[in-house]
Amino acid sequence: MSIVKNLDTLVRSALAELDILAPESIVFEHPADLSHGDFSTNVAMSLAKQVQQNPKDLAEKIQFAISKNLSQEIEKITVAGPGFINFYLAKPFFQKAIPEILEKENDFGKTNILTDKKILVEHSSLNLFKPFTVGHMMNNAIGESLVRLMQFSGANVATMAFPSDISLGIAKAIFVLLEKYGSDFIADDVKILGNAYVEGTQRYTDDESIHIQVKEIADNLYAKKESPELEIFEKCKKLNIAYFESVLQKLGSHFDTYIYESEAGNVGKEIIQKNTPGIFTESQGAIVYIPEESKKHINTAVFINSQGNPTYEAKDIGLLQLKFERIHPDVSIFVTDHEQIPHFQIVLDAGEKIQKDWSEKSVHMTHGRMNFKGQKMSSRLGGVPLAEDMLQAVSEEVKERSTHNDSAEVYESIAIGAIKFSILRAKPGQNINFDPETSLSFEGDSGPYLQYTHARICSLIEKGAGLNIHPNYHTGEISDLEKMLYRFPEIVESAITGYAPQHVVTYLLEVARAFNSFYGANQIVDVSNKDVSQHRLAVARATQIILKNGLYLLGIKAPEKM
RNA sequence: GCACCUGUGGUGAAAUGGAUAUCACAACGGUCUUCGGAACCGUUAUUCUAGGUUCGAAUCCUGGCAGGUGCACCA
Repeated sequence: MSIVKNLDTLVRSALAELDILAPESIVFEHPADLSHGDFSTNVAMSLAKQVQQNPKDLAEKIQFAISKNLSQEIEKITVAGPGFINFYLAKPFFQKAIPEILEKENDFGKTNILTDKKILVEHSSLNLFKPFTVGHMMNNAIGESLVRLMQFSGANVATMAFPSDISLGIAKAIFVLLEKYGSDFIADDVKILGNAYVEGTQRYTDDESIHIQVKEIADNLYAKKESPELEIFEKCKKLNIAYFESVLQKLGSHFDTYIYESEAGNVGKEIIQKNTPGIFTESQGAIVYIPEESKKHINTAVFINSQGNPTYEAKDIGLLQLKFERIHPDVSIFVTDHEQIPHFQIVLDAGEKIQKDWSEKSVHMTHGRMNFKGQKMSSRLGGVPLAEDMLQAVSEEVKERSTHNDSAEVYESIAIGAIKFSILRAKPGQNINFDPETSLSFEGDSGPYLQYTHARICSLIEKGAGLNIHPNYHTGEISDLEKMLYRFPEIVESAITGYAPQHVVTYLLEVARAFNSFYGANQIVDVSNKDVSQHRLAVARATQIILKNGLYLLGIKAPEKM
């Protein structure tokens, strides 16, 4: 039986003994400070009014009633503050905890709260022809962490990206490429595509005479009609996907499937036409969705424009159809920047009328923007920096900082760790102020701090092994560090149910700090005291496992040396 | 104008309605003959504002102030 259930039973029987009707659920939580015990409950305070007693007196009565049938896992119970009942766990409880961590190793922290559920996570959706920027990195960091959290939930997880491969903007770029290179264009450099996009946008604004040609290109691309532009388009798409995948591999992501906007657009267009009139309405040559009057916060939007092409809204309707038809998710999570909240309110409101469960099964996660503050890196990176440029700049900082020579790969994993950490430490949806000289530090609250602690433990274990001292848990005083370690699975669970990677970040920092204090206060590997060394190495090893698993959930590598 | 989101030390952030609001950076002061100093220990300093709900509010409700974002053929 889990410890919380155990406590719950104890409190319920105490309440029964006092003739008090127990509430449906009794809340147990960890006090902020370990000196207040390992668990506490507010049950006395919440019942005080109902039974017309002073909360503190009531707490004491409950405490007295519980004390009669304590299990050996509980050392003592106290009443504190305005009426909290605090539980202090005993050695037998903790003595089970560390060996369990050591045994489960990479599986420690996995739960079964979502077993048998199918969960789809869509993230990192980029626009072909536009480069992979730091904005995409934010999206990716959050998305990838959600993927991994969901994998720890026991769910069957599918990953998907929705690349934007078709739009008027892309037609403009193709126009430029076609004009410059003709149909024997060889796509071998993504920068050429990015430049063509920028140039095309400019040309289109400056020169109205090309509008007709661009529209024709767009029509042919939408219709997938054999043509020189389609040929170029396919080449570019292939190149971009390869580039996209190489960047994502570096960041630790993989996608099971892609659904392209061109595909979703056609599907969406059909659905909308089928429901017009009805859910959708014709207006000024376009097809629009007008929400009910009571839904003031939802705007009217065009789904099919007057040229007959599906807009972003229609594409997302098509995407919903394809997602649910192909993958059958119980929960469909998608990650975008927060500016798109109103857009998805419209899409889901309309979508709900097409198929009811689309809306109720969808979860929209958002991220903010990355603002740059520091002088040094801002000037080096310019406006909206490319992910690769930022990665390179941060890797250089890491290298400068390093006291010994590591491989470029290690530098990069530290740089990625630092960047991902600063994204995931905050609640998703907020803008992030990114000052490479402070927020992206390598000290204190940082990815490298966690990685460093992990590497330090690895080298301790190695040192022990050299002296033939191996982790082996003995009984001993229970350190504050140990009192934190067993909580990892609860943290993972709260991160899963709350879609909250930041809970993992906060917890890992606490663990790393607790370990480093432990390290500072104790000689861990000590040849003159083998038993104690074995015991401390066991605790260290358990800490290392938790750091590693936790960093995995954040999509951050845990190097053994750095 | 309408709608949505956000206001936490000097700075950047955390906190299922709970105890003395947590952490880091910066500043100041220490540890150190390093089991890896990207470390450890300490000091200073915080919930925009006015009400309300509650045993109990950074959190929930109402008003105000400040900032951000979105509002029909871009994605």
